[in-house]
Amino acid sequence: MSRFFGEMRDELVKRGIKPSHQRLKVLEYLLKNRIHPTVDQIYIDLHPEIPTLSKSTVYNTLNIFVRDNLVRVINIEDNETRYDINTKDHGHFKCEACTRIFDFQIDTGCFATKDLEGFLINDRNVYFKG
Amino acid sequence: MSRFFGEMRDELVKRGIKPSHQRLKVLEYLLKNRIHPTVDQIYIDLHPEIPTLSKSTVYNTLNIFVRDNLVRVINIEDNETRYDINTKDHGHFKCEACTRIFDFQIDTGCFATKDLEGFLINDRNVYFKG
DNA sequence: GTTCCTGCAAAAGCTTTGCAGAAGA
DNA sequence: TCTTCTGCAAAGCTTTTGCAGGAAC
Repeated sequence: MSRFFGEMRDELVKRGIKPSHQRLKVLEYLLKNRIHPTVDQIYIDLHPEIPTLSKSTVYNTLNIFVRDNLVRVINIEDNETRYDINTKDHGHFKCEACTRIFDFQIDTGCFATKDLEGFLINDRNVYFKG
Repeated sequence: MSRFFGEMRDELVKRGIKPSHQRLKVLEYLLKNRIHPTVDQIYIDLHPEIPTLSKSTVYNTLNIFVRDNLVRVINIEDNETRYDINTKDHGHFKCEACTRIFDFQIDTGCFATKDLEGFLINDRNVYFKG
């Protein structure tokens, strides 16, 4: 077992998530493929390697990761939920020509948020299309 | 027919949309209820007034409005597509306590978009939760 | 041995599609 | 009359749920 897998295992254990083989594989996939994949993409790509894998498990795993703040959900288009393991504040840009999604740096603190005084903001999302 | 309906009718005709009764009612609903409704909410609220209305028609109508830039889609949560008739640049804040969605002013030009040089940005979306 | 996880199948929700009849120009 | 729209029903997708078997500790 590589050092990489050891670190991922620790990361899961730290959050109280049992480091099963499937979960480690999904986590590895997210870390190595920064493409904001859908459940389907993950399933299709991991299936050859883990033939018994089922989509329920992918859904299950991602929901656990989201609940424990390991990954974020991106809802740019309806009917496609994407997942992103970069939990730092950043924006997403969807290129409508190539359909890929790029990350870009933003400073979400620069908003004039006077309208929101008195609210606690837990989650900031920014995306552009073009 | 009130002046209000006349203006809405003109607005649709201007965009090449036939001003049917159902479409005018959906448009009126969106203009008078700035609550970023889902298809279901619109259907439930209009159904008493138009008993024969079907959800397909609501979907149909909204898809036409979106295509012709009369309304925007808001995807804050998965599994709920919301519609907003305010096409000016603004942000959305979802209060997770009361589930309502508020508008707030933003200047989306203030982003450091150096990462996106060379791209034409057609659509800017910002939402916060908390 | 006990607990938790996986994977299949079925169910649930939301959205789209096909088509016949109706309405409008 | 001819075109376009509506509304019902059915289909299509994505996601969730229930449950039996299995793996891990």
